[in-house]
Amino acid sequence: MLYRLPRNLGEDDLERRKPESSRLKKPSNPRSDPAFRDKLRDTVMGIGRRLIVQEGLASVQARRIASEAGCAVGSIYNVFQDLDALIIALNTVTLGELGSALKAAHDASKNAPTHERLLALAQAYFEFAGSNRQLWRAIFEHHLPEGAKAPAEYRDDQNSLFALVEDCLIDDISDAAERRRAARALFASVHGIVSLALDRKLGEFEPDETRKQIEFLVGCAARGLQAK
Amino acid sequence: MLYRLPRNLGEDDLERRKPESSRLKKPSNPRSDPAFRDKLRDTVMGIGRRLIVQEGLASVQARRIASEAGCAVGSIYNVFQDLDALIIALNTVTLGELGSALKAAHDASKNAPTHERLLALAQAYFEFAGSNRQLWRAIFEHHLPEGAKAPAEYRDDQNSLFALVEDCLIDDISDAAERRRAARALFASVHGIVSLALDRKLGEFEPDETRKQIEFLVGCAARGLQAK
DNA sequence: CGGCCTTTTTGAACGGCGTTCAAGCCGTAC
DNA sequence: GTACGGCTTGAACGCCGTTCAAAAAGGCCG
Repeated sequence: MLYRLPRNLGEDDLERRKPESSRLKKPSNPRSDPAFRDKLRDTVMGIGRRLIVQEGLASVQARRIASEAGCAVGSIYNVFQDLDALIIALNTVTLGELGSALKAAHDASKNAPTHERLLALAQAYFEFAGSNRQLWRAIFEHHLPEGAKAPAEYRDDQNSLFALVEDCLIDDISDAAERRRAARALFASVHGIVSLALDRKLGEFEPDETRKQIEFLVGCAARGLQAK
Repeated sequence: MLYRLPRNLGEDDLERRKPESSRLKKPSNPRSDPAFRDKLRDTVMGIGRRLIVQEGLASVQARRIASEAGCAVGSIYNVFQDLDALIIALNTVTLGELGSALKAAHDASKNAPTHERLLALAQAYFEFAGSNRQLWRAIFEHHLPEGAKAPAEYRDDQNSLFALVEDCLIDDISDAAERRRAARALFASVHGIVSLALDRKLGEFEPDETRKQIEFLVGCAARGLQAK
């Protein structure tokens, strides 16, 4: 049972503690210096990331992190509002890395036909999810408490992923709204295939089978677009 | 919540206490009668289901269920090995209901062309997920502990869902392996679209937009199959 | 140096979780 | 009546996230 009961989450706590906020009041204590804070923040995030990679999201626990970071539990709550905020920060990093991977595939196939470009993106997505399984899973395993909204950065990152697909369809779908919809549908489709494949809920994970499913889907979509 | 290896129970504790098993040893106490056990079992499952529907999977808690069922926490562990087993039992029910919904759509479109049949299935899936959000989410939110495997029934249920899609493709894809792959890919694709739409991680849930995405995907796939 | 002040760090404490298990309870059998 | 099971019970155990009063740490000033 991997999720948690809702916690309170300030809307933008990820944006706290910007350098300029500390300029308003000169810190009389160097430990209130952003550098100090950021150091612990980085340490905590590093440990959190390692925990996700090695054991999964469920192992991101306050006491665990504190003991590995050599500090008290309370200190974690000094740099992150709560564990949700830490997880969101970690997932934002992962989302960024996923974005880079997709962007690389997108750029590399710049002048190829639509079919190839879509396939390159889909394969890059699958590749990333497969070789960063736990990090990737963490993105979708983590659920915000009922009221809370994902930070803007989160949604922007997701939108920029969709935009990569959208860009591949620019020659095939002239209407912008329709293109946007198609891009999201295709992205979600590949996500669905990868998602069900990695959630070993039906038998073991078979990379080759998954790859072929992706090829089938993208092939159908590309042909379907042309035949339109 | 760790899956301790069962004391003496095999993987099918859901199947325990069938009438025939009680014939082997006549119970010396009526409370060991299947009827008694099943009554509590049903009560617990009823409460569990209501908790999922009303508040989500996270509210399926031992103390909560016990208090609503008017029994002690320990009694729950007499009819379910642990909460995971309860959740799996609940999800199995949901999976069955989903299967019925899809089968109805499948049967109703018996003689329609492939495109319509696929669309009917996809729409039925979306319809089910949308009007049973929490129950549907619970299926994918719940993760088995590392070592454990889903019960056979679970996988059989999933396979029978795929089979419905497969059946729609029988005229379009002659090779059985390829048809199987296509069915899974399409199912997963629709699942992906519905999944990302309902996980309000990117903006609010917009049923109409989702419906159009599904129409786009199925349309592409159907045309793509013909153009093959 | 010793106060003074600010901010961080600390970890015991709180409430809640899943799960266990010794002790009691309760029909039945003898 | 007594003995025998299995069922029920709920306190207890060991976790969890989170809080917050108290302690500590570092700069400042007289």
